[in-house]
Amino acid sequence: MERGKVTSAQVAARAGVSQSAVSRVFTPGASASRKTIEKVRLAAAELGYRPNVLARAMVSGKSRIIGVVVAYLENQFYPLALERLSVALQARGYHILIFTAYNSIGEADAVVEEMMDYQVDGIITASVAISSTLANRAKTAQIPVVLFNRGQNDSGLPSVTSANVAGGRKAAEFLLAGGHDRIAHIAGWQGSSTGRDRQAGFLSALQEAGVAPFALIDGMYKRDIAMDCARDLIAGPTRPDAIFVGNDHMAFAVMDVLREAGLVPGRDISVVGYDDVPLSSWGAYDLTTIRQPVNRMVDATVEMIIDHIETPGATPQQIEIDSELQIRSSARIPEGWKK
Amino acid sequence: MERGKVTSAQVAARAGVSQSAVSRVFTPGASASRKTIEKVRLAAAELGYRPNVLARAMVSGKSRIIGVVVAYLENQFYPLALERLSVALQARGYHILIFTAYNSIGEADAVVEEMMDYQVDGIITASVAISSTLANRAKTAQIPVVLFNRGQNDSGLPSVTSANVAGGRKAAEFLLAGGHDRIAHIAGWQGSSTGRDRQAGFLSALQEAGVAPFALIDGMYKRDIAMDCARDLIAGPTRPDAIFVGNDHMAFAVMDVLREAGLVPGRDISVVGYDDVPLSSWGAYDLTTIRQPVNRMVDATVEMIIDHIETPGATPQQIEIDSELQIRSSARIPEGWKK
DNA sequence: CTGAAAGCGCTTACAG
DNA sequence: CTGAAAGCGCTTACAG
Repeated sequence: MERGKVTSAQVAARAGVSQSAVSRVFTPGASASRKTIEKVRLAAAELGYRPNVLARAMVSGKSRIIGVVVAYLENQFYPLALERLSVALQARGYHILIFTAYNSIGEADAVVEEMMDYQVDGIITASVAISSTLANRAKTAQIPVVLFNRGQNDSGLPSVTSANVAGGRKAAEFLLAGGHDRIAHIAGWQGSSTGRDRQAGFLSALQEAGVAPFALIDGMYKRDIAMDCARDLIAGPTRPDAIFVGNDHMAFAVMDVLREAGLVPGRDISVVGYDDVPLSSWGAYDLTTIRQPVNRMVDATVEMIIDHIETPGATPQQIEIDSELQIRSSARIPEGWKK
Repeated sequence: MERGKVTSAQVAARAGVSQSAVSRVFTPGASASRKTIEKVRLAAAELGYRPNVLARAMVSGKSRIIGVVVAYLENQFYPLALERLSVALQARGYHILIFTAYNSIGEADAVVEEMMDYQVDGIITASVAISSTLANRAKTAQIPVVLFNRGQNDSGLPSVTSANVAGGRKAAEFLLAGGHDRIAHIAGWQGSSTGRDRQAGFLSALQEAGVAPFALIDGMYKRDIAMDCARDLIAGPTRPDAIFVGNDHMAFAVMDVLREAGLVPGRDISVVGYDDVPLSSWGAYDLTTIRQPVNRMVDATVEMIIDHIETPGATPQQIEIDSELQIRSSARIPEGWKK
């Protein structure tokens, strides 16, 4: 029946109408008579015709493709976010062109440029920063950029994050309330806004309580680095009685190290993470953590990017989604606090 | 400097050459004089010109986009595969358009059709099956399809899987060698080739040993179903002394249930999984499992799809990558077997 | 090597 | 409502 690509012209010929008529039948909102619609639909079905999205994109200037830059897929938070992003965007008729990039801004920039080559309608960067130069290029090219789970204050770029400073504070307050006084922090990567903000919140709460941090180390969001940090922490003559870890992914590593050393998290040393990925609630870890509501963050991101696509003038916002403490058993529960 | 999109015509005007000359400078392999190249590169740089990939795709018929269908991103195996897939494809100048689909074939079909609308050069379906009708449409449209981690014998579609039957056998042989004789199987989804093959291998090894399976249940690759299965298994008057679980994702659930019931995996009940995702090696689980080498599977997939894209006539192959036993502590280690 | 021209498959004013 | 025509931004024979 169909050999190779079927075009609107072929459908037009078969239906006995003009090519423009075929186009109109497949263009939502365009006008066509009942009779034309019928003839065209029939011919299209017989031929197996479907409009070429790329051709449509060329003339309309809308590709309905959103570029998404990802990294850190080993941290369960991101695949989850990606999945929901994809589902939410698909539901609105957009699709995701994925690019992977790692830490360096240079790489992220290159990747974003490539995305622009594909005429994406918008760009979402998950946990990745781009240079202000490139942010400007995107702006002049009229391609909205939204940062997911990363802020970039200077850039004025729209972003969606959780309330990281407040979250860091909550972790500290919880640990303080639990009577800990040797609280270490294995921080999230200090080159990222999330890592810095969580640490800042944590430190300020400690300071207000007049407690000095037991130790402060950058765990870089990496499992093996976090393990090294944890080993160092428990090797010394005095140990911390609690560790606030910059994200769950590293907190699991810390708990593994503690247990290997015969220490029981929640009894011997309290561990608090950040993210509340599904694994945190699984029996093996049962991690107390600060929840980043991935659903709400994704929804806000989708809404924001579509908003910017549809109304080009829209003012960029930096949205912060509330983060809340999720109490489990990896850290001592203060009197009167409920699980 | 640049306002909106810069086109090759603008670059041509500035460089004082024809539009075709500009195109040639940006087309690898096309001929242009040294002088032309210089003038064009300069003008392009000044204007911030980059070729419109979509326009190129229209005329060349090559979009350099590969459509990837994913599901089950909660199973760590897939984000990992996706990441490597993306990196490998990016390195070869391709990019990934992601579509999410869940179990129903109808949905997968719809998604694959949408991909074809985007004129993708090829399609990779990860852990998802499509109808033979659609497979045929893809074939007539000359769009190669490769199944990743799923076979579909009847379809004759190219596929890359691990040696699931052999893997299932290995799990059984290991458990048998360990002296277990009440071996249960919480199987992978029986609607999938992986689930069926692993079970088939497992059963055949048991049968050869003259051992009847203690129980056989479809865990559907779902965490909560696996938990229910595990609870049922340990609730009865006699318990299994080993459980082979259809994938690691479910095996973690099983281990969580066992521990909650005060049972120690590897001592009271042996647990063997399938996949060897990173989490399996983490201290909290230390799961004995059958390794699916994701790197090699991805490499084979990439090679295969590119092969089919570049040489349209290529004969479809079903590649099976060896799977091997990874011994850890979640299951009793038979005398003389090494970790 | 280089330019003029056709064409990829569509959408969208423009007349009728 | 409908068709003829222009045009989206490129690549690629075709002459020169």
